[in-house]
Amino acid sequence: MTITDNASTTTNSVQLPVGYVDISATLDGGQAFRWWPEESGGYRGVVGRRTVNVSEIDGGVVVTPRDGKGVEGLEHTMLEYLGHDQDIEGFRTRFADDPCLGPALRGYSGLRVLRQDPWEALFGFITSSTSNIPRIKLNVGSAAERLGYSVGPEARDVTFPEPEVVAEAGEQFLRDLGFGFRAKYIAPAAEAVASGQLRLADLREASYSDAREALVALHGVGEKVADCVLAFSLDKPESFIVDRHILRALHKWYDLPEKASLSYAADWARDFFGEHSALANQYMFHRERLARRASEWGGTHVERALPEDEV
DNA sequence: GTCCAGGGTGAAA
DNA sequence: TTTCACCCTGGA
Repeated sequence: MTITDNASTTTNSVQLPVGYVDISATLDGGQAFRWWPEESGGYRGVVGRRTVNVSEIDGGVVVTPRDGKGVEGLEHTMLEYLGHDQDIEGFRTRFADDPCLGPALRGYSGLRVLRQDPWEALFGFITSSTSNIPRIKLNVGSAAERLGYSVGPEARDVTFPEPEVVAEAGEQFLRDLGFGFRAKYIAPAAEAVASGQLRLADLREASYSDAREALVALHGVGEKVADCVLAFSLDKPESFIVDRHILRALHKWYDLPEKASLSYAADWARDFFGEHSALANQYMFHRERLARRASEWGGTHVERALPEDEV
């Protein structure tokens, strides 16, 4: 059932009414695991049941179907996915003079917090435990290719497999795909969602703490993974994800005790950044990553790339 | 070839 | 609160 008769030579794409979005950092920066760069530019992935290319053009974002279908509904779907309704302007204004976020905002505006499918996010971040992004993408991608169903011409153009399908496939199936010990967490999580014992959709309406509690109740979901799912899929902008890199940043920029526990740091950050926690978290993480990459190249990350500094 | 880190979690001390 | 096993892949 492939689509081959797309004879139309007219432009079949939609420009989103958003400003500049850093597609690479947003789609392929550790929030989502099923976006792949295309030779022709931009990133290719599946949102819901649509295979699309997302590209930066003229300071904006253009979405082009890769499944041979039209653009109907894509604008709404993609605006929602890219977190269009986040308070990015309020965030910018509030933290313009922040020692860490101010320079970050001027240096690379355009990061967004995605609003993903909750089940895919849960699966992805359980998979992320003591792993790395290339491997997470490998694991999540292979599970999707084996269990999802095709919505485009390429092997990766698949929907994310429903929890019922993952539950049916089972732990051993995931182990055979290279998930390692994470398989014993994912299979029961799939069961919980499939059986209705855990209603992910309802958690979008629930309070931050109630939703978090429900997620942490799952075996294999700790505070870190829960906060990832809350921030990237469950409409909880007050969620703040703490790993060791973020902990170091909080120490460096906000004088948190160097050995503060992850839990203490997360509480502190949520209190400090409030409704902008998830955005602040993303910018801080990105800044730390750039600094790390720079040092790995033997160079120094330019901490303040500001016009006035260069005068 | 070996060594090690990678956006953690759960269980035991 | 701290320590450690848990799987495995890619890079040094």
